[in-house]
Formats: sequence, C-alpha cells, structure tokens
Amino acid sequence: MSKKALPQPARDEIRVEAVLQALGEPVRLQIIRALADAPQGIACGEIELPVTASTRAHHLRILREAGVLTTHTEGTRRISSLRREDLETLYPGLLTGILTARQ
Amino acid sequence: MSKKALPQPARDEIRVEAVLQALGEPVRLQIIRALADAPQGIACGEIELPVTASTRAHHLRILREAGVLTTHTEGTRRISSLRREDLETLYPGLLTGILTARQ
DNA sequence: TGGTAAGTTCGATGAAGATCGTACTACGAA
DNA sequence: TTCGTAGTACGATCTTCATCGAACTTACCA
Repeated sequence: MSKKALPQPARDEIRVEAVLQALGEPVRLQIIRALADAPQGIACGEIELPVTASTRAHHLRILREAGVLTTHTEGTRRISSLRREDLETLYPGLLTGILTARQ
Repeated sequence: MSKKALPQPARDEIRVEAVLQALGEPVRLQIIRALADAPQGIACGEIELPVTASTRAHHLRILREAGVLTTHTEGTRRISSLRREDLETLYPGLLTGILTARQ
C-alpha cells in the first residue's frame, strides 16, 4: 500500500496567519469538524459538503498548505487528518477552542 | 465623561465563523496583539498600522461586530479592548493559542 | 463661535478568492 | 488493455473584501 504524504509545511513553517485564514471559511470549518470526529483520518470524498469536487479539492489544499491537516495517498483515495499535535504545540488551546464551539 | 459602548453582539450571539474570519486578516491580527498588551484598552489611533484611518475604522468595526473586541467612547476618542472573558468562555484557549504564537 | 483633532461613513476601485465545468492523472478491477 | 472511480489542475467567472480619498460628525479648546 503506497502511503505518500502530500507536500505540507513542517511544524516550524506553520504561520498563524495562514492557519486563521484557512479556518475562517465556513466550508473549511465544516471539513475541520468532520476530521475532528475521525482521528484516524477520513477520505476527502466522504465528507459531506455543499460544493463540487473541485472546490472541495481547493479547500483541502488550502488547509493542507496552511498546516492544518495532513493528507496521504492510499490507492486512488486521499486520507486527511488533523495535525492535532503540531497545532497544539504551536497554539495550545486553539483547536480545542474552535471545536468546543460546535455552534 | 461619556462612556457609551458601541453596538456589539451579546456573548451568546457570537459566532465562531465570524470570529475566525475576523482574526484571519494580518492587519486585524496586529490590532488584536496590540490590544492584548493593553488590558485596560487602547485608543484606536494609537495602534500603529500600515493603513489609513478609514481602513483602520473598517477593521475595528469587523472585530467589534464579530464580538472580538468592545469599544466605548471617551470624548472624541474610542477606546477598544479585547472581550477576553467572553471569548474564553465560548472558545476556551482560542485567544491564548493565537497570542502565544507571536510569530 | 471658530478651529482642530479623532474618528466614521460612503462610494469607487482593485485584488483576492470561492466556485464551477472540463480535461487530465493515477489507481484498481474486469 | 479497457473501463470506472477518486481526485487534481486549469481557466473563467463572480463575489467578497481590503483599501483609499473625500465628506461628514462629534467633542474639546482657545
């Protein structure tokens, strides 16, 4: 099984501006919440979203390049999961604070 | 001394989407950081920013309407301060996480 | 009662970015 | 090898929004 990880910033390359900008979009927040319920990761296509596949891919890229999530390939699927540990180390409480809200 | 507070959402009207969107802008993040150093509040004009006065007013309005800060009038000045307690209650750790980063 | 200083509001502009359809790639199965 | 599925990349469009200048408001002071 191939498990190539897609390009993403190292922990010390993550910038808080990029993270906040990535999170400040409703669809992306929806993605984050879906990922929070699946610690082992989730296939992009399985997340229910009100946008087309190409828009979904766009948002996933933004989140990945900001350092919020990590994605690796499994066959034709792409599995994404939150970079919880990295984010917790850099911005302790941030992710928890956001997820606690839940509306 | 008049101390009228400008219109702002009540604690239970604050939406996490609005907060994150407000924070996901470099100039506004700069404002937040300046306010974090001044618990007693600060006059808008005293914050050093790379934008004109009207743009500054725009950003302050976004932050206020999102529920991130509160502003009251003192004479011809407007004093702003972070709504630390409200934010901490709604999204524990979020603000701390952001401010801890500091680049 | 002027004058000035702090700040807002409005309208215009330009840039950023969310969205989509289409074409493309990569992988697995028949 | 051919087909179907998962997902990306690209180009176009449309919307959102950051920015500015100019005009306005309010308060303080001489």
